[in-house]
Amino acid sequence: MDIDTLCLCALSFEPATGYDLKRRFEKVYSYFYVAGFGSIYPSLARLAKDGLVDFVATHGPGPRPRKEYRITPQGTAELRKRLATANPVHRVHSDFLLLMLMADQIDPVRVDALIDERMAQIRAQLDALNASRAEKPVARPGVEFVRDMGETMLQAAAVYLKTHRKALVSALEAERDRQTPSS
Amino acid sequence: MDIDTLCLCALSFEPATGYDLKRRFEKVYSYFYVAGFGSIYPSLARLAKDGLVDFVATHGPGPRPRKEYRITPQGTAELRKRLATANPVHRVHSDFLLLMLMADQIDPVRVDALIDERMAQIRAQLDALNASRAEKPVARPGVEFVRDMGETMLQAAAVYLKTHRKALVSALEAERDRQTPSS
DNA sequence: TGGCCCATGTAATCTGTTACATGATTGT
DNA sequence: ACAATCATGTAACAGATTACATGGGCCA
Repeated sequence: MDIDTLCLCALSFEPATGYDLKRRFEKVYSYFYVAGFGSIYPSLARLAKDGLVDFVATHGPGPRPRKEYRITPQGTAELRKRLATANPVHRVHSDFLLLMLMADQIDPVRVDALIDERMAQIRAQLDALNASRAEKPVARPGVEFVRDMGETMLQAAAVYLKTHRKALVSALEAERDRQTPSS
Repeated sequence: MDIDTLCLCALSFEPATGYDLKRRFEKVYSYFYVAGFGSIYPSLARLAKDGLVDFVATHGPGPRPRKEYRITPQGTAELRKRLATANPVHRVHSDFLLLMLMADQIDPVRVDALIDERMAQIRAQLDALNASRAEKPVARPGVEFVRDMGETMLQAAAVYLKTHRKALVSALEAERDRQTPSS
């Protein structure tokens, strides 16, 4: 599933500018997808060229017109077709876990700080999720399913980190002391 | 954190061929990292060129020599340096969740099958994790921490899917019946 | 008046994936 | 005899990230 399909999915909920999409991705979608401007704008241009979306241009701020994109009937049909054949790849790419795996090669103080940072990210994502829940309700069952699953997973991660961080850092400090006894 | 660093991490545990690394990544690392041959072999060649790893070549099967790679002292030093500065990016990239988000645009039967498939993947990863636990214990605390966190997260996902799938599929079927009543 | 938010877009670069090519050994 | 596993590598391609370029409106 490429960015084009992702944009099509997002536009199937409601019209948006490229800028809007970026921020929407940061809210509801941030748990399982990321995309920057450098991907979104070329994607919207491709989709418009293929007639899967169209747009109304107004003269917003800045030198170029503000373009509000909408999905077209062809776009909806094409989206359905893609959703019917896509395969459900799911992958986690975590430098955080790789760092934790290598924790004994890192300063214990930094390991502790890394866990703090990760927990802050998790909290931020949970806040974004709850914020999107407070917005006008969407009558499509997938939204709630995905949102709740995201919340479940994020909370599980938070609980794990909270209850296991001490044991990890203690073990690292004990090992360090064994190698360079301070007394 | 690029593939080079990932290979360096893996080789810090024990020497391996490129082929070994691929399979090791599929075991313990599969929850948070993936890498194919097309990435691993060029990576090992680069690392060897920079003196961060070396290898002993034997004439294994196939036309080319079998190369067992080891991390060098320079490699260990470089790895520590990279671990000391890397930032803990963590991202999930899930077509599965995107498909679930769009569930109302997909045949309910397929939605059900997609969840089955995802649960099978989760079970396979849990099995791989448990298999790696049964192997000779590693005296580095990060390994247990990461393995247990992976297990926790995978189990949370499995439980969520098991308990919420019915509600999603029922809602989809109800909606479909509302639009095209069969009686 | 300085910085942030809105808003769009391009170009260079980086990185990884896929497909291909090769071929011996081991198990059924 | 056939398939699977072991084992290494290259080349073409696809995809995304980063940096750059532009500039009005709003708030402190």
